[in-house]
Amino acid sequence: MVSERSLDVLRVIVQDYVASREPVGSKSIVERHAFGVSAATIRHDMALLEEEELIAAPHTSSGRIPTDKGYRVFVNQLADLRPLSPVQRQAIQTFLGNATDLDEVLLRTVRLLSQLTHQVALVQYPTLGQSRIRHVELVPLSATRLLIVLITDTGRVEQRHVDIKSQIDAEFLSEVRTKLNARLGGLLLAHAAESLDLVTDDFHADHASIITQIADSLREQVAANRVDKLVMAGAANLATTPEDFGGSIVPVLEAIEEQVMLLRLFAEMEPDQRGLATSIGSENAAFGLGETSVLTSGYSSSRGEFARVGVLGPTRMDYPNNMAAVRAVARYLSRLLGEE
Amino acid sequence: MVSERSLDVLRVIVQDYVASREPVGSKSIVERHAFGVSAATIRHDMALLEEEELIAAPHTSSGRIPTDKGYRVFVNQLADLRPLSPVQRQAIQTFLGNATDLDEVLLRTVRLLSQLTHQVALVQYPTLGQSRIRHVELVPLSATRLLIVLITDTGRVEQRHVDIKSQIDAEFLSEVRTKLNARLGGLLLAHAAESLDLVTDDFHADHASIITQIADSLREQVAANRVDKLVMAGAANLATTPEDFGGSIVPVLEAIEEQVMLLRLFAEMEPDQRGLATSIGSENAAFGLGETSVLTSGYSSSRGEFARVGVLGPTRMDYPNNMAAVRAVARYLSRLLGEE
DNA sequence: AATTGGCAGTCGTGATGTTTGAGTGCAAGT
DNA sequence: ACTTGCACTCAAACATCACGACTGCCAATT
Repeated sequence: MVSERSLDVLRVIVQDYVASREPVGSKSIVERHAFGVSAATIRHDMALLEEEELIAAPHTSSGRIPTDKGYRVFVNQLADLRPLSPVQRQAIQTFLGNATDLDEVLLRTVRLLSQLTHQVALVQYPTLGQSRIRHVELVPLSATRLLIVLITDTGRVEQRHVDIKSQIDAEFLSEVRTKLNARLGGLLLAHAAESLDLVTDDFHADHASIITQIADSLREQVAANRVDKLVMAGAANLATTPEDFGGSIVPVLEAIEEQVMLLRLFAEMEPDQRGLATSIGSENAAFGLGETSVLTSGYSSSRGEFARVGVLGPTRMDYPNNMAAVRAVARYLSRLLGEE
Repeated sequence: MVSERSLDVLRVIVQDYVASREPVGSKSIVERHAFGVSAATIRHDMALLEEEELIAAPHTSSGRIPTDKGYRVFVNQLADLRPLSPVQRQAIQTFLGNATDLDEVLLRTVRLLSQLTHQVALVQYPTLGQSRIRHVELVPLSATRLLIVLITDTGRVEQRHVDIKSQIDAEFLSEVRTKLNARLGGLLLAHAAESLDLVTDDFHADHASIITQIADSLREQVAANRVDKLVMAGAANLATTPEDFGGSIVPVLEAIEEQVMLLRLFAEMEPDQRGLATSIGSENAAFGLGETSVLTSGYSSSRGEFARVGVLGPTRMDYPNNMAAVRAVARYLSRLLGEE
């Protein structure tokens, strides 16, 4: 069991190490913080913390640095997040105001968050579960090539090309468009698949092949809406401290670019009582992100669409500040999208 | 004036330096290449090259490395690009086949190109100059918020939110949609602005404010289509050789993320007789990319849409290989988009 | 029982000096 | 025009050493 003071010692070790990137020794602790005890006592507490594997010494006779487990305890202990400075709040307001569409809102969000935290910022596009189909548009691109555009009432636009085996007749296409919209308009995406089955019946059997091709493509688009998408900004921040990533940021950059890994990680992260989910260092090892931490918070729009926004950076990061920033941005984002 | 052999010496210096990342000396040149002369003779030629500022010595008594000017001469001299290996050609085919829409084609293109070259790959979305308006869709997002979607017959989809000052009536909206499409359908983007002026006349003066808001937004969307967009892949490749960027890849990552700089650079690059445009090292200094080189080639779709595809990497890169890859990918891309 | 001061011991860091070898430039020889 | 021989330079690699920041432990103190 670790004493109360030992946890305080852990806290200052994390703080000082994050600030200085140098192993912190007992002497510098008593110098910089008013513990009211001598260095030897701190050393005793440090021995306890080392026993618990919350801190470790890079080599004999050096200061200590927090282990991943130590960071975890530190983060969990972190009860009250200091709110953002007025300047920062102001920045959120001015930065995210008057954006022209969802794409732009999310783009500005990540840029802002990466500036606030000096880390890589990530935001996930909201899922479309509760959206309804607003309009389906068919655009012939060539004699045998068709563009299918799906517009939802939440303002999402999905598009897809499809190669049609036979020639496409403009008039016929117009008929298909009309009937498709009659069938699908107003439907929840979740229910669209069933109605698509009926569409084939509306047409003469001659055209069955074309219709099923179009219907299949639409089915895929509806399904693809569940596949999430990420926007990202601030990759340059990784390169400012490559030492924090075991010397090479290559795997991290690769993981970010791949996106699939990150989406899986997002899906697995469980928010705590503050609505923030944290994943620290080796907890991400399965994703090739062994020396990085990820902080996320959920946000939601008025439709109950739900998605995540967060930051990714070295395990050695300023957790209190970054957690506060992620939470503030997530809240503002919810409000902004909720209004619409 | 530099002799014929001197240029050969320059060529092997570039080759060996790119391969080994070490200054190359006269001795290693005669060892590795069959020049049929002694090291001292090579030294003499190297002295000439140094006079011309094509190569430089990092310090007294060390081998030489090419200057930016040296790379430039090397690249210009490079007459015939060795075609890609069959394996690489095959990779292009299988990688770019059956993509579902423009977004995906371009995404796959950059991924492929970054794999072929081990550099950052970039591709610019085609401009829409010759496209015609296919359909305009208006989607109410809330009582006062509207989504405007613009679809062109080349398959591009542009969207934008707009806040309407007054309440929006569904029926009225439907009327606007119909009239807008009647006015704009089939029009070249370039001519859309004029016709938009006439749209206001179609409606009762009561609605003038709403109509002008919608018209203004559409005008912006048409104009925004000229603003280009970039897709990128392979940023991790930068991090594999940070030494090549004066120690820090931060400015490069920032420039890539910013995109505006790159688009300006793209715009200024002049293709040579091979259809390839090259910008080497200090030639990019104005863009904050002093130690990087950019290779691009134009590509075009059937509509005469034109854009660029290319790679960006350290000045010390494998020019012959990368130039061949960029050219091959650009050609394939033109063919792929031309077919559609 | 908790805390403290003292002290020996460990080990990374940085300063200093030395050697080694790759590479140059030049001048005289072929 | 090219080559050989030679003196010279300089970065990199290595070894040595003194320094100082720590720790761990123990006996003394409160």
